[in-house]
Amino acid sequence: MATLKDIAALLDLSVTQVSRALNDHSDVNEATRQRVKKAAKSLHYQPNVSARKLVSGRSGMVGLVVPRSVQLDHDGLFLEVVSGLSSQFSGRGMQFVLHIAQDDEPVLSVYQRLIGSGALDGFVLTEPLDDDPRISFLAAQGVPFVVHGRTAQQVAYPYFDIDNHRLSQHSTDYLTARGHRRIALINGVAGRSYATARIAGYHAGLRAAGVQPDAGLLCQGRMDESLGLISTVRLFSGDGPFPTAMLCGNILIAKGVYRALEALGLSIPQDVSVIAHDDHLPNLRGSAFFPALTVTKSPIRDSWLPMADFLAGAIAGLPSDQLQRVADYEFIARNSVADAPARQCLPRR
Amino acid sequence: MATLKDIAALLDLSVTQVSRALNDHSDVNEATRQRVKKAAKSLHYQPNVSARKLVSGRSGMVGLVVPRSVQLDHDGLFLEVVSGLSSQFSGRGMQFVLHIAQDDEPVLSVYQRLIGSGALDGFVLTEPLDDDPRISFLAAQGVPFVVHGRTAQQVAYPYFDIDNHRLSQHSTDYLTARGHRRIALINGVAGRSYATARIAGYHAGLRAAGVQPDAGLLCQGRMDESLGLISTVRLFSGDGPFPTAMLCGNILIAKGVYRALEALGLSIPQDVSVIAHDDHLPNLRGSAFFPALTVTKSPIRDSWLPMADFLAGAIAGLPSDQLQRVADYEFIARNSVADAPARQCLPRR
DNA sequence: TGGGTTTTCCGAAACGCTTCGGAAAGCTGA
DNA sequence: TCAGCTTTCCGAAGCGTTTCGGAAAACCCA
Repeated sequence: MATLKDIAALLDLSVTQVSRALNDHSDVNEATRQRVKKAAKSLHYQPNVSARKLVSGRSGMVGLVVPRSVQLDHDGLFLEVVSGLSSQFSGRGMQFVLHIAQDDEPVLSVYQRLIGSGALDGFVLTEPLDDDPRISFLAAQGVPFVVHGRTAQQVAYPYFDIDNHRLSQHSTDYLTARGHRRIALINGVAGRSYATARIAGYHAGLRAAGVQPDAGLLCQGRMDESLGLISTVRLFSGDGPFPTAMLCGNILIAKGVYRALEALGLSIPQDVSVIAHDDHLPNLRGSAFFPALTVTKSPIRDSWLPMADFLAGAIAGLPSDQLQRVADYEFIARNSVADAPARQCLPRR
Repeated sequence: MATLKDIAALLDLSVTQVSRALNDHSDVNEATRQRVKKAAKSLHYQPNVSARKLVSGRSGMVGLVVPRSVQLDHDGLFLEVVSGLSSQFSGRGMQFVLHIAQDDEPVLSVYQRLIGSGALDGFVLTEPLDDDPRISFLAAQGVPFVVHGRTAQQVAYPYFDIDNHRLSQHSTDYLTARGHRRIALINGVAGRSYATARIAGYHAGLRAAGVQPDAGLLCQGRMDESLGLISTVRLFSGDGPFPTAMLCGNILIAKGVYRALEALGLSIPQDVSVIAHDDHLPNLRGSAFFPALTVTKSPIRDSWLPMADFLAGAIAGLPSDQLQRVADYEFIARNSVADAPARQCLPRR
């Protein structure tokens, strides 16, 4: 591989000038800069990241650490995350790298190791917990990172999030305004900050309508089709009273709910109204449901650009408060919601 | 982060000796070595990979490059690959890293870039094509790599593979010995070397039994459940003659085949015999089928250890011919195969 | 006693890059 | 003409590591 020295020798310049020319410093003649860049191209010059890292402290690599144990990818979400981030970072001349952590090593010490060896400049964190030890740890270490989501923790850090509280309350309000009182929430995994925020919004919405939240109407778990399926069956077993509306954490859950309701002989929206949150993943569209699904939509794909910006900013030393955004969502009313039925609908047995 | 210099200063030694002590060189006193190692531990010393890379030419990082476009993971296979490799490499003190390549950049230039910048020491290649340009390219560049599978290309390179030809012929023989003459093969994506090898084995098996291969009995595509489903339906449409046995590229395909045959009112094994190849993925077991599935089994999980060994060996400069293995498989006869039916079985319409 | 060997250590150079602190050359205006 | 400025360049140091080529000290056997 060609080095700066090779270019310098070829052009009879100093290594210094070549470096400065390539990095667009001010004190190099425009003609010289052109000559250097041309020579660099013709020699297929690529800066050696290790050498650069050694002196500048930056390797240009950032990473995502996921424990081996987590069940990735049933809905293509994980792939969306990885490829979206990868794309954004490579557009900034950075390398995005995925690290699978072994289950026998505590995840914090993985971060420790990755930082200590100087391999990575920063991290992307996804699916934060309510009080996430990774956030405390990395913040305490002064390591740059960006979170997809946010927590109530005291430390300031860069994040990108959607307003889970508000959108959850919005959907709840929409239902209570149509007379619904028994509204189920099929939520994500308990303890994730987004799940907690959605519960809070849902409760706020209920109370605003004078409804006392019922813990029996709250279902939690991995947000996949089977959660929707199983939760629905459970909610409609026993003697009732049964829910008249269901709030789903994502489209996949809604899919399970639709299937279960059909199997139970209940119709949407006459018997039961359904709303979901829509991350707008490619092959999961609420509009393709029958009846078409009412959603709060906010494309997860829109996260990766700001996420990459924020992490790059954090690495560059920008203060965290300039690296935070709560994105908007869109409420899309379709056909899966109707007024609450006048009388209790019973599932077929 | 502590450096060698810090340890040297603390112990009143030279940086040289500290380095040699830590790397277990011969010419350092045992007592000194212990002192150094203890000091290193107490200072949380971690060698700086960039500095090491700069002088040694090794970064200790290897990677897998996958184009963003490929449809990963419906059966957990991709995750198995990544986590298996990750585990093996980290056990060797190496970093395994996943790089998602953007679709707008030719994959070879991604390798080029990754090598040129000196970030990665070597690569893992999966799913090779019959004549894979990546193999030619990397071999020509002298970059270390290991292939999961192998091709008929002239260049020598490290690989780990199973004997796809032989196992495919084995299954075919097993069926012809039971009187089957019309045997369908539901194979992987055309052009992949494993798929080609299996076709060859299947043809060899047929010819050994005096059967002329029929292109109409060969189905190709992504090895998922829907391929099995769709292929079966297609094979049993029209006027026949219909196959009496089906060879499936993996368990997922077999699942689709089972579903389709049931829907068509055909019973296994009375009407149609089924054999599959079994990669032994955790939640896809042939024994859980009804009737239990006859398979050629070779756990894909057994690949990662030799793969990592071979790549490490290639980086260390071992000759390729010592870094090649073709693993064994096991033929497990269960209940999904019977003698060919005396007369044609018709699908229900 | 002395030459040779072994053991244990160290200084210096090198990897490729960035950056600090000049410095040469040309220009300005008084 | 000269002080002062701008433009354009360069040498050298340094990032943290490994390794080459000694070298001091201790030990060996004749």
